Amino acid sequence: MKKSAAKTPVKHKILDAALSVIRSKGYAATTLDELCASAGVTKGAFFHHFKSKEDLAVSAARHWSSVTNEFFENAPYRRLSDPLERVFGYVDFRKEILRGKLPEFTCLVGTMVQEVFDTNPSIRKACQESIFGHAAEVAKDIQLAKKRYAPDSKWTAESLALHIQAVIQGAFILAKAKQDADIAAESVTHLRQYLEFLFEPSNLKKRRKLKLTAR
Amino acid sequence: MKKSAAKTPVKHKILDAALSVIRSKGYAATTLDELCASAGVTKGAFFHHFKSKEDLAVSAARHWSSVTNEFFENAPYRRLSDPLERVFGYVDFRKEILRGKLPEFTCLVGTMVQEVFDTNPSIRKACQESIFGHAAEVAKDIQLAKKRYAPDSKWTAESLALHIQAVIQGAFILAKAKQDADIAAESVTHLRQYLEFLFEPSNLKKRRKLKLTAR
DNA sequence: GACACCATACCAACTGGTTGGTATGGTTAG
DNA sequence: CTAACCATACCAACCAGTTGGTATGGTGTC
Repeated sequence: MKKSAAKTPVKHKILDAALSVIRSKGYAATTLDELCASAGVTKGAFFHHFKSKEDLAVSAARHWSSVTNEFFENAPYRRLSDPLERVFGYVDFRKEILRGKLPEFTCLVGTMVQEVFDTNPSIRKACQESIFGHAAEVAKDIQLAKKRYAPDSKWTAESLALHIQAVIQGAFILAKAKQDADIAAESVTHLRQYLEFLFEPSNLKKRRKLKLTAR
Repeated sequence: MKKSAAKTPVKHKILDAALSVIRSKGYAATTLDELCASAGVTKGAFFHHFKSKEDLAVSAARHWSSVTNEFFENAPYRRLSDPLERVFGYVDFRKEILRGKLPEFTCLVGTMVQEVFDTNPSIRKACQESIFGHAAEVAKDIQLAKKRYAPDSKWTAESLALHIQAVIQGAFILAKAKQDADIAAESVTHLRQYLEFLFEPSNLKKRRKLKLTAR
């Protein structure tokens, strides 16, 4: 019948399985046998698409980037017209998605980079590009918001965007340690408070509740 | 001449080696052979003192707690008499110690918990106790500072102390990804700014430069 | 004080299972 | 036919943990 519809390509299945397995067990503890089993694929298929475990990790990090990019691009807050509202929308959205089991909402590259930063340069670099690439996207809105609402502030949009990522990554660690997503949400709440201070130091009550103004 | 001086006990050497090796390679990727070599100890000696690799990890987490507790208890900022100054002193101190190579200043338990949170309950718990125990110490000063300077604020000392830990842990991740300690320092600077807002929203310029008032 | 006795500390070689990776052969689409 | 794709069987290196044994020092007994 149809040519390329219906069945997920094997490579894609392996990458999706990698996101899930590595996020729960870590990179080093993930065995290729288990990964292949989880993807419903044989080892021969795996090594047809990836030349090594390291190659898989690099590909998984890039796959993670494209999955998350698409996820955030299509998130509802993206429709807001005001850049500052998009910034707050982003933070609120990050808080909202802290639901379900931990490996489902924590960050692949944040997990992996802790294991490999000192031992595997190529994976480390892929993780760096993923984290900093995402931060750069957030920084765009922050930059616009800053220009409009806090043009004289000393902090840079890049630095604030990275701080936001740091809080989120750190919140994941607390959540993993306590096995509790709520502790992560609390940290994001503090982060939001900080943003409110930065953008509206004198009049922060007003901006507390932002609404989605669709379109 | 003296009886028990001079030589470090083997168990202690293994634990110290564990702090260093695990922080650079992660828990799963650390082999006992390598660990023993790094400690200058044989495998037999290792298994005399620890019943398994897991047992080592739990002991290492506790060892980490006592090492860091002592480290922060003796830090200069602890001598400040005002609790709020100790809080800022703590944050500034955390920024100051971001020096040297990454495995030398990053957190053992923050690294380990990412690998084991979903697969090894006993190590996870030991990491939790280490992180949350440290946060509880910081929370004491925050609580005192809050009572004195911001008694009507809605946030709790515990929640703020945990947020501080989240920022620091997240900053480590960014630093590892970029292989650059400065990026972590920038995040801690944002954190400090947040604390200034929380404790002195209207008059933040004044408190910018705190000095050590010895004794 | 000398000897038997024993516990703790440590060592080097070994083992059985696991792991990342390979060799080879079959199947399907163009 | 050819080349991409995938399955099965297999391997050498590696790893956590074991084994059997030695070194050292403390304690009780006579």
